[in-house]
Amino acid sequence: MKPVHGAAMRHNRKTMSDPLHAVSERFALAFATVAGRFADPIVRPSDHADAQINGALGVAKELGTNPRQVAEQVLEAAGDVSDICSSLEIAGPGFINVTLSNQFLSTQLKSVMSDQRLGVRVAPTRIMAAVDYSAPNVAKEMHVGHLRSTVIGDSIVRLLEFVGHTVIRENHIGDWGTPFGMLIEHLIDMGQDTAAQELGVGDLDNFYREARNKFDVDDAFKERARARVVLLQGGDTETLSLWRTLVSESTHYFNRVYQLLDVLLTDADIKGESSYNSLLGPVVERLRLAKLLETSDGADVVFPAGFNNRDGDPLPLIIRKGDGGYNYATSDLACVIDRTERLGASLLIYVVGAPQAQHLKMVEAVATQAGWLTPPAQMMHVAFGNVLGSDGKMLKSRVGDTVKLAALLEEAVERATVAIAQKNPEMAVDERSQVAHMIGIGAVKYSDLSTDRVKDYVFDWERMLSFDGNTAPYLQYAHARMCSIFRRAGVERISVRSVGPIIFDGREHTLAIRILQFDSAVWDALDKYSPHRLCTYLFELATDFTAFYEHCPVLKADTDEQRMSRLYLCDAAARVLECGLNLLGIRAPEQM
RNA sequence: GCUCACGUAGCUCAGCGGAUAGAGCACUUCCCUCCGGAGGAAGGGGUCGCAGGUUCAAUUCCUGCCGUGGGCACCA
Repeated sequence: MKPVHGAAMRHNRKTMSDPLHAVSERFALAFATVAGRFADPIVRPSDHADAQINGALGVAKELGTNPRQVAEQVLEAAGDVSDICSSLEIAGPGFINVTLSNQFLSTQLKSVMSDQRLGVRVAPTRIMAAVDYSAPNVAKEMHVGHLRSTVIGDSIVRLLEFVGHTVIRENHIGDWGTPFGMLIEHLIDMGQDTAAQELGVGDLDNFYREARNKFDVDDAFKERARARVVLLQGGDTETLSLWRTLVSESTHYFNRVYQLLDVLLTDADIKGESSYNSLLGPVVERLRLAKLLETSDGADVVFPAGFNNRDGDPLPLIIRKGDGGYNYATSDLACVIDRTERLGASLLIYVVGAPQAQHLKMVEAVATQAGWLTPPAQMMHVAFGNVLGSDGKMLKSRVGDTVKLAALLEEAVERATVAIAQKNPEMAVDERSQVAHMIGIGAVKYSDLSTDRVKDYVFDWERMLSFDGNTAPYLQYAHARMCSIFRRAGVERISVRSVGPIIFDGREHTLAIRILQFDSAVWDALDKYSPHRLCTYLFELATDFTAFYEHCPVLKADTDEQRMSRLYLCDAAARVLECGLNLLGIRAPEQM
């Protein structure tokens, strides 16, 4: 799967609010003049200034001259840039250190913050994207693997929608296949009502384990289960009714978890494997007509180029098994057809664990060969790693079982409740429970989102619920403080928005630049489907705010003008922080 | 065996071809009756897995090796 190219996802950089881009634009012509061709000024954040321009070094090499000399020529060619830069210095081997003009930042802030979108650009070409995420299995407990898919997928959905794309959420639940024979027979043994009860309260693992156990030790049961699969696939009315009981009880349970987790998924987003049944036959037929289908060891397969098995022989994607049954490759291909041809989606995102990489590549290869996936339509595997315990191994409960997602989320809320009761005992009990939910769930989601998704991450209650460091509670706390100032001041937040900020202090300056970089941060996260990049930005924003708050008195400012200006910065920072957290699927309480 | 990821401070993690590689926690020293102390300042701590290569410049790109984990024909 190739990275996203083309106009659909890129944006016209001319409207970027990031001040570094203004610098880049302003110096582009000067670099072209000096270099005699287009040359990227290469503007980057810097430890030594607001930004550094690195382009002179490369140009000097090309011209065979001294980089510092090139830098001087560039400065000369750029002419008067005092409207955006208050200082320009050549440093080191030929860097140009840039300090942005306070006046410029002030003007930019006022313009950007008057926008409901806080400067975040809309995609120039709006596309339709199908995001495949969460995907729990019917009659099976949700675990931390589903947590990652659900949380990351949900954030990507929010990001895509925020920039104007149309998103179809696809919850590809596992509601079909051979295990349903044993599950239905177990349901019959238990009695529908009892079984519904057990599934309804979320004891899915127990139900599944019992069914599995009987299947393994009881030959008669095994035989019934096999016969039941045939009935199910044959569309037997009574069997389908029993099957529907399993599905609906499970989905009720999933919905409870989704509600607790505060994600966008609803019943309307469920697109179970069973819903593709009628499309599986046509997949085979179309592959046959396209002359891609071959028979190998009794199975109908396609051999996409470039895939080998452990013996070095071509590796097939099995479309139809030797016993005539279909498997998940068939179903995934049916999904591609459905999403591209029926829904008209041009971006197919799969928020699925990293181990599925090869399978998805093979599906993509076959779908492309068959002509079901033609550019600019593309598949994108948003892969993620495992959740580990503090021992560095896959997260397990004390007993060694997989951790139930529902139990984990409840524990998060409980822990947050304790923390808030300790730190803010005055808060009313009902408000406390609401806030505890936002903090606890936010902490879990943020700990999942804030590191590079492709890596494994270590699950650690204490760290994720800490109010220090790169955590959700720290960001939420920063937001609550921003809001708190307005209550203290007795000023409506909206009322400060008509004034313009006056940037003077260094901390105000730094904070203003950070706020203006929200657009860059959102697009950066979206370009790489990496919410953690947005997390890093929000953490820096909160850090910059804290420094500002510490050193720049707001309510006790020297003048009314300065007080209003600083309130303006508080409001702007709060708006960006709340919006950013929202794009991660995390709530930002006004008090905590 | 082939293949795909990952390897950065004691721990957990950022890091966009650019200057002296950052953050939080932990540790050491110090400060402050301050708009929410759920503070602030300073400090110690690194052969960026190893070795080559490309480049004016490599933690970043390329190749090889080492280590860890995953995948490699009818489970999904």
